Amino acid sequence: MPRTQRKAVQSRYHHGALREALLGAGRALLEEGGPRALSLREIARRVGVSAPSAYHHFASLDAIAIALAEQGFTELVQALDAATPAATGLLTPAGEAYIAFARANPGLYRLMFGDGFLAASTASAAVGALRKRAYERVESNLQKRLAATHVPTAALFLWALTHGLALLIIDGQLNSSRDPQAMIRQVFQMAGTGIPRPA
Amino acid sequence: MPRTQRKAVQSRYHHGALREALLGAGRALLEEGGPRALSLREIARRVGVSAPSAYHHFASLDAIAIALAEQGFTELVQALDAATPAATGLLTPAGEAYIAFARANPGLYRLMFGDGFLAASTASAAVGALRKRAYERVESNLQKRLAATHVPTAALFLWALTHGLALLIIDGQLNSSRDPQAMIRQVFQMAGTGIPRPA
DNA sequence: TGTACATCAGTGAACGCGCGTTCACTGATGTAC
DNA sequence: TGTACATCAGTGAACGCGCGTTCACTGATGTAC
Repeated sequence: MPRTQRKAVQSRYHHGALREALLGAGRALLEEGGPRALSLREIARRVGVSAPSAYHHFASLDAIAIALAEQGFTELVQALDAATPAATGLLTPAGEAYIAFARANPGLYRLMFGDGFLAASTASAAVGALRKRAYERVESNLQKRLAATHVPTAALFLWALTHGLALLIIDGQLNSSRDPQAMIRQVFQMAGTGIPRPA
Repeated sequence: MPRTQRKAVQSRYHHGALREALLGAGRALLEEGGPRALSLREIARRVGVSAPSAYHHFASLDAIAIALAEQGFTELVQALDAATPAATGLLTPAGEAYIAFARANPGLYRLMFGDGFLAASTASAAVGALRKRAYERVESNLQKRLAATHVPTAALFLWALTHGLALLIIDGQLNSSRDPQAMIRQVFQMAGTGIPRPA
């Protein structure tokens, strides 16, 4: 038992999974204070490690932001894939999954779209590729259902609607007296029918 | 002439319109580097004035951000009013005016919606009221055309679509090979018709 | 018309702070023999 | 199985920086008499 104990203490010097721990702390920071609050020193502090140790895993704070954005897009794509109903071809589930992701990770979602760290959304080819992949999920879904000429407009239309709705909700700008889940569903329904014509 | 000259030099000590000058520099900064680049010292530097002088006009940097957001919402509401065609009842012109504003002032637009300076979008009652006014422009326009039950959903639908589209464009995430103006118009048209049904 | 004075809008110097990053180091790990 | 050593992942101290803000001040303005 003293042996095990000593081993546990020793193993604290070499963290073992510092990279993951740093990213985890970064995400927590992101959710608590938004992209602006992301700080290398604070991340290290939270993990209980000296600041320079981060440089064994990331070249800079920007690199951390980029890694976080990558993580975010990867998870978003997964969530979209999981929600996409090959059978029905309905779009609403994917839209709701998208918004659920944004609501669960508002700070990360903002980072992914360039809030604060422009570098994270712009400079990284990996992030660009992942964002493209997310977008293609939407397009390929539409391709099954629509004439080819309509696809590009419909994809942009859907993406803008979903992105905007996600941000408005994250920002707390939804009329809070109403059930958000119901509002979201109604909005997506209206995407299918269009704004009702005046009789 | 020497008299005038002296006077001109003297008048440089008392700036005369420092508040406006500071806001102007703030906006320039916003457009160059985004909300993150907003800095009291840099603003003062650009105006050619010492940093503490700003405190005769604003209580803090946050107060400057708030004032800028207020300015932005005021201008946005004006742009919407100007574009709203009482006659036709068409929605597209207002949507296009909204997006034109965001494209012309991307940094300011981001600030208005909480990017970077949460205080500017959240803490100020004036900003909240202005944002509400902008939203009511949309709603009142719809009220003329729609059954009352549809208005709240349609308003949120339109706002989310427009907000999302504006941000995607600002972020440069539009497929750049296409004419943006045409894309915008098509997307707004689809808001009226809905996504085409599969034959 | 001229002068005294309160008021206001600027100034320079200084504060403490937290940041990202670099440096020379040391402790732990794993591999070759 | 034990030892030498290269490699890797951590450390503390220090760097320079720019920031927001406070302070005691001074120069300019406008008003009362």
